[in-house]
Amino acid sequence: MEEKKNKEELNPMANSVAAPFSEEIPNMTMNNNSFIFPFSSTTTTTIFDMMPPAPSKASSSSFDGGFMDLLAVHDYNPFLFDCITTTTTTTTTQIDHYPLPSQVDGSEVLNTPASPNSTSISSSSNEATVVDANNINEYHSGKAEDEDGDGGKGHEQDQHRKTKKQLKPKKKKQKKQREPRFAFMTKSEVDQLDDGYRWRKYGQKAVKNSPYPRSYYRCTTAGCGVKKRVERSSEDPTTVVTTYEGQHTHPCPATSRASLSFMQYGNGGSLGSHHFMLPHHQQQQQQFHQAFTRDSTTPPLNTTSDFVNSSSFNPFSQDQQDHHQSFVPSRMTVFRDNGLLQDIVPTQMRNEKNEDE
DNA sequence: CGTATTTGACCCGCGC
DNA sequence: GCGCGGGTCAAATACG
Repeated sequence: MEEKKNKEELNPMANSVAAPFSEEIPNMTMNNNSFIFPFSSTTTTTIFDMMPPAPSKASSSSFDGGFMDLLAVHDYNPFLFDCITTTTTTTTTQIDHYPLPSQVDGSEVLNTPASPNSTSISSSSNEATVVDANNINEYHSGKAEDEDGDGGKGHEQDQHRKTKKQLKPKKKKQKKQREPRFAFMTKSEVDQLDDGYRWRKYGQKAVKNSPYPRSYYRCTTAGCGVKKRVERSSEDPTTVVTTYEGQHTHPCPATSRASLSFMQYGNGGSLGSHHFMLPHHQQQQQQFHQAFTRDSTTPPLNTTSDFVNSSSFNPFSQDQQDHHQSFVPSRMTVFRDNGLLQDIVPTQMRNEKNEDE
């Protein structure tokens, strides 16, 4: 019980900040098949293997069910790119109809230990796996994942449940069509990154080969089926892997002003893939976008704007702290009341920009 | 008292 | 078919 609070509300300030991601990453460089995003002098995000890697079953087993199972790039939802932020590192990737993590075999990507504070991701058209550069502990977990003793509520509940389930068997789901998934890694001491939406936790499972549990959240907005999973890297406890699934069917509850400002700044309404546009970086941004979407003509998903609406960018997001920790934008922009985009680019870029002016 | 979280059981897909 | 493991359910519990 007491752990309860400790668990995820450690340090509200520990969080990072999302750097505007989509195609507007300034100074992004492309190097073979990886991208490097110099968010700041201390932050480098690298994304590897934009092309589907050759399937490699053997290697995937090493990470069998490891924390970053998924990542397959498809029609990614740019919204996440927009939000990823961290003080040190963030990696993003989109996942699509993924296989169960332990069964990923279509592709996988190994993280290349480029530098201590860089992370890599890889993906493939169908499936992908993101793996941390670090080794993975042999963490043995038995079948009953949730063995963190509680033992409190035992049998009575059982009976209830059994009865209930017997009476009301679940509908036979036909192959569950998975929503597109999108994951990213964040260096953060808190598990729950505040992305502006409100989430309700509906489950937690122990993760194979990891001492850290995986938490399951669902968007609390009625009718919105977006889910997200949050887990901490077993090797690098400072890294949190967040996986989003689905698209929000509603605007972000946390913001409205911020989103408006984006809209004004951007292309006037459909944020689509044009938020945070920095004219002199357009080209690079475009490259980036293309790399991730594999089809730059794909219309942006609703979520994009939703996410932009969200508070990952929202400097006003403190009002959300009653539920989850907020990002603490340290080197990223801030939207002012007047709706102007103040500073979306990394400090580095800002300086550069200032010099221009 | 309403809402969010916890947590063991259940469901289901997959590999063997 | 069985076991494993990921994902989900939902009653109990905690919290504001």
